Parts: sequence; C-alpha cells; structure tokens
Amino acid sequence: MPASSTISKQSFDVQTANILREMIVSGSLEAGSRLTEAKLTEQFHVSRGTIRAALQKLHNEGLVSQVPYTGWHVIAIDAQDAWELHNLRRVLDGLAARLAAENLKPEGAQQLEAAYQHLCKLCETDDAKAIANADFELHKLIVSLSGHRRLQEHYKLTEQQIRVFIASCDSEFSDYRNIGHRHAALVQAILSGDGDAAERLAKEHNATQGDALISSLRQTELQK
Amino acid sequence: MPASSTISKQSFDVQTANILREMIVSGSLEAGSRLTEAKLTEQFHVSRGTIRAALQKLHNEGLVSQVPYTGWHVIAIDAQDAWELHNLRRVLDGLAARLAAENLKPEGAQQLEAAYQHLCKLCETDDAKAIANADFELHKLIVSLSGHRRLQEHYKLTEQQIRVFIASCDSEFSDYRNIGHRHAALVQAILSGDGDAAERLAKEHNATQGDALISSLRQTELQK
DNA sequence: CACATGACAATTGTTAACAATTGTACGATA
DNA sequence: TATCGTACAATTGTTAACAATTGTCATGTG
Repeated sequence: MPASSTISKQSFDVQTANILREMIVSGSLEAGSRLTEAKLTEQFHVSRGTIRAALQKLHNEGLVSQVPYTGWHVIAIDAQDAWELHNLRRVLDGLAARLAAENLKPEGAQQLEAAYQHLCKLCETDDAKAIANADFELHKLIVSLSGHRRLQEHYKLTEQQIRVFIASCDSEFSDYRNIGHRHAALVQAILSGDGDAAERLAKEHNATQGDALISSLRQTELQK
Repeated sequence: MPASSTISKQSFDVQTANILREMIVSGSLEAGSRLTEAKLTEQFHVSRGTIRAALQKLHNEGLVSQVPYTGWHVIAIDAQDAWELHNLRRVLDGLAARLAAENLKPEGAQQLEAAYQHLCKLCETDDAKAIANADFELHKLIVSLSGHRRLQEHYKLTEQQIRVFIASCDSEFSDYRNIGHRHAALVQAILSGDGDAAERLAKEHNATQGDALISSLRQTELQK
C-alpha cells in the first residue's frame, strides 16, 4: 500500500507497521490491549517474521511494549506519561518555532499563513475533530519549516503517543472556538522572524491547557 | 552477555544490538562503513534473522541506514547533522536541567555534587578522554535526575549520534582545563532549585563551543 | 565507440519449521 | 484445606531455506 505519489514498493514489514501504527494512534486498537503474533499473522496474511519486524518498529517508537515469551501490548498512558509527553512537546515545539522563524523562506511563510487561516476558518464551525486535526497540522508544519529532520522524527514520536492518550481519554477540547486565535501571536512571531519570541510563545502556548489536563488526570488516578 | 547486576537473560537480538551499538559509538566501526548480514552472522554466530532484528533496532535509533536489497551502512555525520544534534541536545539539556532543579531530592543533590567534584578533579589532569567521559556522565546524571523517562530515551539517542560524530572527527577539546568550572553555575542553579536559571544556563552551556565546531565543519565541507 | 541486453553474483525480503520459555490447570500430599 | 510439583498449552525466540531485487560485467549491435 505505497503512497500514491511514489512508485517505490515498500516491504511488507513497513506496510504492516504503518497500518498497525494508524490503528493504534487512532484508537481503533484500544490502549493496553494485547497483540499476539499469530493473530496478526492471520489478519495481515504475512508471516510471523514480518509481523515481528513490524512490532519491533512500533516497540522502538514507544507504541507497544514487549514481555518476553508472553506477548505484546499497546501502550497505556498514565498521568506520569502524560506529564512527560506534555513537557517534551513543549520544548520540541519551542525549538521548532525558533528555527522556523530564523530560517523562514517566502514559500514557508505562505504555507504557514494558509494553515493558520484554515484553522481559524474551522474554528467557526462545531467540528471538534477537524479543528483538532488542523491544530496538529499547523504544529507539524512549523516543525517541518524548522528544516530539522531529527526534530521532525522526535516530534513525530511524541505526537503519536499523545494521540494514543487523546484517543484513550476521549478528552474533549473545552473551547475550540478560541484555538485559532490562541495561535495568532505565535504565527506572527514566526512570520516576523523573531526566534526568541517564537520559542517563548510556543512553550507558553499549550501550557495552561496541558497542566490542567494532567492535574485532573492525577486526581482520577488517586481515586483508584 | 547480560549486565552483571541482573539475572534476566536478554535475547540474542538485544545482545547483538548492544555490542554493535557500542562498536559504532566508540568508532571501532567506522562511520559510513558497510555492514552485511552474512558477515555479521559469521561474526556473532547467530542467524540472519537475529542480526536483522538487531540492525532494525539500530536503524530506529538512527545509527545505521538501510538501502533495500543492497545493504546497511553506519551513519556518517555531516555539517547539517551536527547542527541538528547540537540544537536538539541544547533543548533536551535545558528541559532536563529545569526538571532536575524542580524535582531535586537530597539523594540526587549528593549524586550531582559528587559528579561535579569528580569532573573538576579530572580537569586538573591531562586525560582528555576521561574528562570528556566525566562531562558526558554529569549531563546524563542531570537527565536522569529529571525523572523523565522519555527525555532519557531521546537524550540517549542524541548522545549516541554525537559520539559517532566525535569519533569520526577525532575532534579534540580545546581547553579541557576549564570544562569543570564552566559547569559551576549550572550545577549551582540545580542545587538551589532554580528551574528557570538551570534551563537557561544549560542551553547557554555548550553554545559557543558547538557553534564554532559546526561552522568550522561547514568550511571544510565547502572545500570539497 | 556508445549503448542496450541479458546472465549472474551478491544481498536483502519472506516464509515456515523447530526450540525455549512462560503461565496455568490439575492432581498429589502434608 | 493449603501448598507444592508437574504436565501441558500458548506464545515468543531462533534458525535455515527459499524468493525477490539490485548492481555488475560481459556481450552484441547500431
């Protein structure tokens, strides 16, 4: 199932990993659920070796855990994990914003403007899912504009786990009408090439929202 | 070849990956050199499947690259890579220092003090390698004191590639006598629990040294 | 000589069978 | 009854053989 824009055929283990990854981050494979190689072999019609390679990949990405001679499990995010992901994303976002501002090119500015306008337009609707997606895409674009390949990799790993968390919590955004506007200052800083401001704004950006979510998580965990 | 402190036996693929990883980051396996599964099979006396699993692991860690149906190569770090690693380490170090300062416990303070003293003592000798190692260890300790498992993972990946870079460049530290003192303010900030200062100092810490190294790299690359 | 063609060697991609380990259920025993 | 041991089922760990792909080199052709 190669991307339509490319001719190159990907090996089965990569294809399988891609499908499994999407199932995990979208929540259609529940967090904490068990995966056995035999079942996956039937499901995907490839051999155990190939399935194993795919699971190894996802294991290295932090999406599944492995217990020797017993099985594989989709990760489950607890309060500590959420805290870690939140803090990690903050600094990665900050670096991305700084570099994007410092290395901005005309084409990048156009893309950024377009993504921002798109998000703002969606915020006038009630489609929470679409808004969340556009939010993710805007941040991914900033990371991409940083011109930092490894940052993109690290960011991807972090975002994947955050998506697992969101899917497992089914947490709703409280005020999706304002999401667009809350990005205004950050986008402006990048467009004006102010790296310092961009980094600071990116780090502040989701701080309050994230902190509140995590502390509420801690509460619910204590009740168990 | 499990760690001496633990009873659990690790599977062959993990053991093989550990050995190969050490060979790569130590430079005994040259950057850019080719690895074939057949050769490694002979060398380690395990099957190709196991070797493959190990190589996959290292591939996901960014230490080897893979070209379909042709082979595996140890990564080679160029100026762009060095720039990326330098920037990435800066923010990871910054976050680690902040969290370490904010969550410092008495035991952690002791360890930190000890590691710092150790580094300072070594700086009075001429053993550049030992000094560099103690430097690495001090930073790793700070990351560990952050209590952030994922940060530890991301930092490890970054540090590994930096070690490959250092091994391939064989770059000497210019003034290893001052390395100890350059850590003084950072260590002090963490010990006093000042997260803001700790983050700022950590980010400034290696900035000048890193920037100079990278720009000199860019020069040498242009000459080719 | 430049260039297409085809065979072949080298290498990775994939599979199925076998080995090792773990957890569990069941029965023996104090 | 509680506990220990043991056989067994389920599952992953490991291996070797086979399939597919790539690069190369010799050969023929305009």
